[in-house]
Amino acid sequence: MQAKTDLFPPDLARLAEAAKALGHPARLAILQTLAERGACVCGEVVDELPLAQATVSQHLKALKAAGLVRGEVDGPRSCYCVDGTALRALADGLGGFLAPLLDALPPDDDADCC
Amino acid sequence: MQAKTDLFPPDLARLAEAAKALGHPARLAILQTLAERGACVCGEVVDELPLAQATVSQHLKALKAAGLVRGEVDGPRSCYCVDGTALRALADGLGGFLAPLLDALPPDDDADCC
DNA sequence: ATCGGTTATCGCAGATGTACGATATATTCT
DNA sequence: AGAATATATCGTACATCTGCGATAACCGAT
Repeated sequence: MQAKTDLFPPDLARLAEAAKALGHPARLAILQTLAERGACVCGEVVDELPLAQATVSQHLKALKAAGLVRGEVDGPRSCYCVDGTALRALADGLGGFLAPLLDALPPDDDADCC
Repeated sequence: MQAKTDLFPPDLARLAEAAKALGHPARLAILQTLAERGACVCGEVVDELPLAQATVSQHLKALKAAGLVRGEVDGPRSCYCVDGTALRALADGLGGFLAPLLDALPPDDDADCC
């Protein structure tokens, strides 16, 4: 199927894209690891995860494609780090999406809907 | 492939699951529609989206499986509404995940990482 | 130039997601 | 009962994701 993502408002499409990047525990773990280590570590990420090197590389590629992570070639090894700006933008985007929804909801009850 | 989601901390797995539910523009649009209409509308969601009825029903099912939406059968039509508690929990979960990452980052610069 | 270590990419396989038409189901109305 | 409407599910087709081994590409050191 062709991705019908262009039939939706571009902001929704973008947000969905970013959410999809968070949609796998390995990628969440990668982000945590990169952030914990202060800056960018390379293949140590592989050691942190219960996945093969090839698989981790793919997840890193996905995060890079989503813009959440930047990678630089540093000699024989590669160097990844969280893109703070992008991560902040993502947090803002999610907040900007979710907050109005929560506001629009009945303030107190969560019991019945109909 | 078996989903290796059980090789990761359960909180990461749960958050990834929720993020995946937001990982499609149609589902974001559905959430918006349901929230806008105050409470629960049924097949009006189908009219709002550029998708076939069967496809919308599937997305609704996915949102229901993720716990973000509740559905009740109301006579000949079905009635969906956003689960405010679950949505708040999701917002908190995302915030709780992203905030520490942002804190751990170098506060100002977003230039280089290595 | 070659070796050794690190990372990216390829190719494959199985699973899951996306979308739709067709069909089943359920409920109201006549 | 039967028709009409609304929704869910089934079956299908294709796309994408996930994971891994194997291999290529790259770079520093010997």
